[in-house]
Amino acid sequence: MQSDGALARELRHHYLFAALSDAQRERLLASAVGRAFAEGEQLFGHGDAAACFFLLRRGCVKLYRLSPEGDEKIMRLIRPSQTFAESVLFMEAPRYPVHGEGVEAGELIAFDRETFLGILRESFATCCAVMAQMALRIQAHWDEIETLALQNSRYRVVHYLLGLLPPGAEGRVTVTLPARKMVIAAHVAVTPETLSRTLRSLSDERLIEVAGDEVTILDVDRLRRHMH
Amino acid sequence: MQSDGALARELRHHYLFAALSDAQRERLLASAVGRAFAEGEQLFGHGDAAACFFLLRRGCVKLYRLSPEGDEKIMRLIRPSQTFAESVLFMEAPRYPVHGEGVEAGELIAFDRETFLGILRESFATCCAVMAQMALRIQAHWDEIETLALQNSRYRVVHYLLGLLPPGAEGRVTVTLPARKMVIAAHVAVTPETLSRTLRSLSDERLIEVAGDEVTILDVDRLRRHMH
DNA sequence: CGATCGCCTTGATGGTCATCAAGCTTGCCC
DNA sequence: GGGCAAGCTTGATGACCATCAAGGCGATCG
Repeated sequence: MQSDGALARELRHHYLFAALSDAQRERLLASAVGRAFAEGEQLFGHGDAAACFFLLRRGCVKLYRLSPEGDEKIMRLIRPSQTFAESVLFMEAPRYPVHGEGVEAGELIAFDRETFLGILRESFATCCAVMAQMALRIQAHWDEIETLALQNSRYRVVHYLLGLLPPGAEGRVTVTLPARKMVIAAHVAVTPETLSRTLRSLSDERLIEVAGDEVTILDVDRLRRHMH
Repeated sequence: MQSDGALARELRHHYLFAALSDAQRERLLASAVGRAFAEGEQLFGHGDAAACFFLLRRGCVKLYRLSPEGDEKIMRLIRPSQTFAESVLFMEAPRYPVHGEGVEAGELIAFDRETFLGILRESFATCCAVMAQMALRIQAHWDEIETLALQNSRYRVVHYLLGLLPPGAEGRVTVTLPARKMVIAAHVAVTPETLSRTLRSLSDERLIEVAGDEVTILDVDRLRRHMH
């Protein structure tokens, strides 16, 4: 990848790469590939051999799985400056465990797995960053498994809305849905119809107001309590 | 913890500790605590401050969460020689993300978090083992999330049964359920009634035979294909 | 041996949410 | 502007599974 000053600076402030020396960052960038992608463009398929992990710079990517019937469940929606597919770093036979596809055109960096593993060997601090990252991911998974197993669709939608809030938000707050409603629905594991109905019933109860992809939470605390 | 030759040998063959030097293993064991527990005994609660991670030597432990209504979802069933709660190693403010409770009386080792982190710093190979372990766990989570989101209860039960098989099993195989059926039900996120009915209907279709906690899969391939 | 207690099974009922099928709104292009 | 397509909404219906309730079965204990 061409040396790009802006990118190098970006990496220096990314928690995953912050602990690297300039030489290591150089080495990593030399083995990395930049790539633009379009909306709807497939980045990799579930089961494809994996030689890279990624950093999203612009746009939006969905990681998802398909049921045999073709139903889609979005596992993660990636936003700029997030990394994804790190776990292929540590697989014996690295294969992507999900499909990856652009939801909104953008640009990403593909880092070479082997190169990064070599760097990890030299940087315990970066090892720690990776492990901390994976630990966070595991936490998030448990939350999601709990939500899917124990809660109904209304709860999942409310939970999702609350998850969009900036930390510490209170009172009346407006959030923007990060993607089309169909995409959100596939993320919270309901049909678009059910999502629509749930938002309507929350509106009817004067808990939220919906205008396109802008959702206003009228009272954060009240919504938190209203989960059941 | 008292030096215990058998335990030291056990650790040497455990993938997570295999790469340690004798001195490191000594150090780790010196900071570890053995603990026996009874069926139904609480080991730690969701949200408790966490200073240890664990290796199960005998018995069975469930990691679970509770909904506000008291419904239980078992996230993992731990069996001897498995480690658990490793992810607390890397949290800033370490707290157990689930409840832990004995399902079958047994014995475990609690390793000191700080000591192990110190050892990780010295052993890149062990870092790799930990990261590989976490990557596997993440994989398993994806599978579970997919199953919960996209599949019905029948599929989940079949999937669970197939997961009990030794790798490469074919034709007619008998497996033993690793816990009471109520526990299995909480694991696959159905009620005991539904589990019972599902097993019955699988029996009626001559896909399996059930006798107490022994389940005979009459034809592994046929069961795989019959998921829908 | 009969009584009791858990666990599991079986049956009847209802709620939740997916599905199917129209309409509606919005943006886009000729 | 008219026409179309895509996404969203709304309504009617039904499948799936939880719930409630009762009965069976095995283990333990006096």
